Amino acid sequence: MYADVLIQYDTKSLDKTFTYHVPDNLINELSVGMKVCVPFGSRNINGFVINIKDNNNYNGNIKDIITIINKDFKLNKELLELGKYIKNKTYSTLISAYQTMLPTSLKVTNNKSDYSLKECYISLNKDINTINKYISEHKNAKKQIDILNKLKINKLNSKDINSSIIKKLLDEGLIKREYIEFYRLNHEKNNIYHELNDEQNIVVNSIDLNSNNTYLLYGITGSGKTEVYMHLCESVIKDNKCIIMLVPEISLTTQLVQRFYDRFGNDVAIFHSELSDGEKYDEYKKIDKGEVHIVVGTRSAIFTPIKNLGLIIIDEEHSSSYKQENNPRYNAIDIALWRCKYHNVPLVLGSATPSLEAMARALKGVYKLLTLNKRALNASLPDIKLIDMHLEYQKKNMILSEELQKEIYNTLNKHEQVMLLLNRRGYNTYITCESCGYTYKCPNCDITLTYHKSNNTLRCHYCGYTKVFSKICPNCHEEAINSFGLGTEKLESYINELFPSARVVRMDKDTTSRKGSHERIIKDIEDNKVDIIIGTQMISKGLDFPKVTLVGIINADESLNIPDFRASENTFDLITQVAGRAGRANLKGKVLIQTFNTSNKTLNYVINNDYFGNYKYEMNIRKELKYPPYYYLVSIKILSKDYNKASDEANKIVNYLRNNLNKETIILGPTTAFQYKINNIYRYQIMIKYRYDNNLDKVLNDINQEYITNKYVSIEIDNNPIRM
DNA sequence: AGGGCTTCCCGA
DNA sequence: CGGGAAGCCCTC
Repeated sequence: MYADVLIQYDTKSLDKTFTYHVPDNLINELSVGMKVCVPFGSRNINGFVINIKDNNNYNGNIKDIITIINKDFKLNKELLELGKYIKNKTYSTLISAYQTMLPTSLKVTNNKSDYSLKECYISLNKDINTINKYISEHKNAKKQIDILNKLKINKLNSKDINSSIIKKLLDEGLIKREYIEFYRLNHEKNNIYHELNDEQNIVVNSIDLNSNNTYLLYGITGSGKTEVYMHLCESVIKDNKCIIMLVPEISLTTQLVQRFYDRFGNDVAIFHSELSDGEKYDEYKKIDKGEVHIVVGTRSAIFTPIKNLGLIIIDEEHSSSYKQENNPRYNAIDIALWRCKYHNVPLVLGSATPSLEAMARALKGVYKLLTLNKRALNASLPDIKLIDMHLEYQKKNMILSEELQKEIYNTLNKHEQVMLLLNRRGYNTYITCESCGYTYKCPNCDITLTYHKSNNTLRCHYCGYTKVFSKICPNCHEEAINSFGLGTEKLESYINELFPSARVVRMDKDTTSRKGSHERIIKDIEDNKVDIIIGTQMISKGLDFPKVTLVGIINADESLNIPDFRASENTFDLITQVAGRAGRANLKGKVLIQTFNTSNKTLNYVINNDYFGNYKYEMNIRKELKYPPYYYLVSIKILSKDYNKASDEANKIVNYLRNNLNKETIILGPTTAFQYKINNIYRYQIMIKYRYDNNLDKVLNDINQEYITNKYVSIEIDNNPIRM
């Protein structure tokens, strides 16, 4: 018997299988999908068994498989298939597709197979008469007797018991030790249940759980989408089927996850990057063994091997976090569509601000559109207003407008909460010399460095390059380096000055990077220990604080001016979502948006809560400029340490594309990429826009193939990129 | 990826 | 001629 093995090296030139002989001692154990150790060249490495066959067609020296690494887990048939789909869709290697599908504990390179945690229990080792005899003969040993009596009923966790007593009883041979596996994460069920309103009921009843339909649930902020999801889960579970539900970032959706625990308790597994390897191992095991019906998690949870799938839900469908930004560059929504088709089950995409792509498909009837127009608690949507910062600058209000200051003051007086959005991090965003105009830039990445007050350094947000800050300009040697721009840290200290008695909390990557810190902040807000919440876009999603009645957007232009064709769409989403944090319960909410651009169309659609107005406006632009959803995009990046080689190859590729793709297909570039130099590697970019192109797949595969052997230049293909 | 084999270049 | 660096190719 022979096995085709896909080895661990993620290199385009090794993106194929190697045939090994299966030794007699493994014949009965080995099956497709298992992780094995094999000799390769002069060393031993790991790989996955992709195929088992009786005959071998390789006429060279065939080696034996050495051993199976983990007998308890294998890639099942569905995941093996799915890997091939990812490879084809993203032009990645097959091994990298499998690797991203698996948690660290199961990755091909990992030789450790058991992450399970065990606790020591003690139980009786002698018959009841012997025990009773001992008890009657040792009446003074009260503690021993107490333990023995308890052990008659149940085994006990040894960590709760004095170790000298355990030792004594063990020495007497009366008890024995036993190690029992336990899961790191467990959750109480609180049986909290809400009835649905009419609108929610209609939505739930419109979803055909026996179909392969894709539904787009467009529900305004606060309309109770989560409750709809939970009711759907209940119906699916009644059928003894299972659910995968994706959320954009688990730390942004702590409250949602909590609601699932409250309702479903240990029937839920969670899966996201903040879990430790051991926790992930446990959760994966629960899923793989069929011990849970629901998986709630981030992007990578779409790959969990849930049995008997009945439904996939993707919340905040428009979120860019569903697209992986490194190889393989897959989109979790594509994976969900694939898996739903595989199992013949429905997919529900939910959002308060559906992506143009999803809404366009819904309006064309490819997806089925479902709508929630009312806020669930009958709360009204907040009043939204634009504030012209030109006028404020003349009054020297550089950060907060007069009106926003006044409103913050009023809100604090009413003992309600304020949320301020500033989509930047760091103390000052950029630092410049007031004498000569010099700005610090990263020597590797050519981007402006950000000042971090906490350790007085300048840092590159791309490669992590760090440099100690100095006020003396390295260019003109004047002591004139000064801050520009505004970050969350600076806003925080400004607010502290202005409202000294207010309790302020900052929520951004820096204050929430530690495990559990996010949950603590949320708890403090819920417990009314906070008056003002300052945050980046991480405060925009999913949070539900009834006492937040004022939301301020400090600088809306920041987000509008990001050089990306989706900047307006993203701004609409972001501001609508943050605005949706205000007045979710019985208190009326108010939203103030500070901008230098009061006539901006997108902002005006935001203040009128006009999703479809913005949709039509934005769609016209996309049509005009041939962007998605009218055209598909592919980006090809050409990378080289040698600037000229990158440029030459980029031009060659463009010529090849022009000669081999449809005439209607548009090829843009080559240009230097937006970040043209990262870690001393130059990056060129080519953009392909197409509607239908039968040749595209073959052409891209050919180009991919061509650069396998080129050691000066490598390429990266991104199918449907979301950031350029 | 990484080891081994070939080739190429230069010097005491 | 020889040794070290650089290039090339193979791994079941």
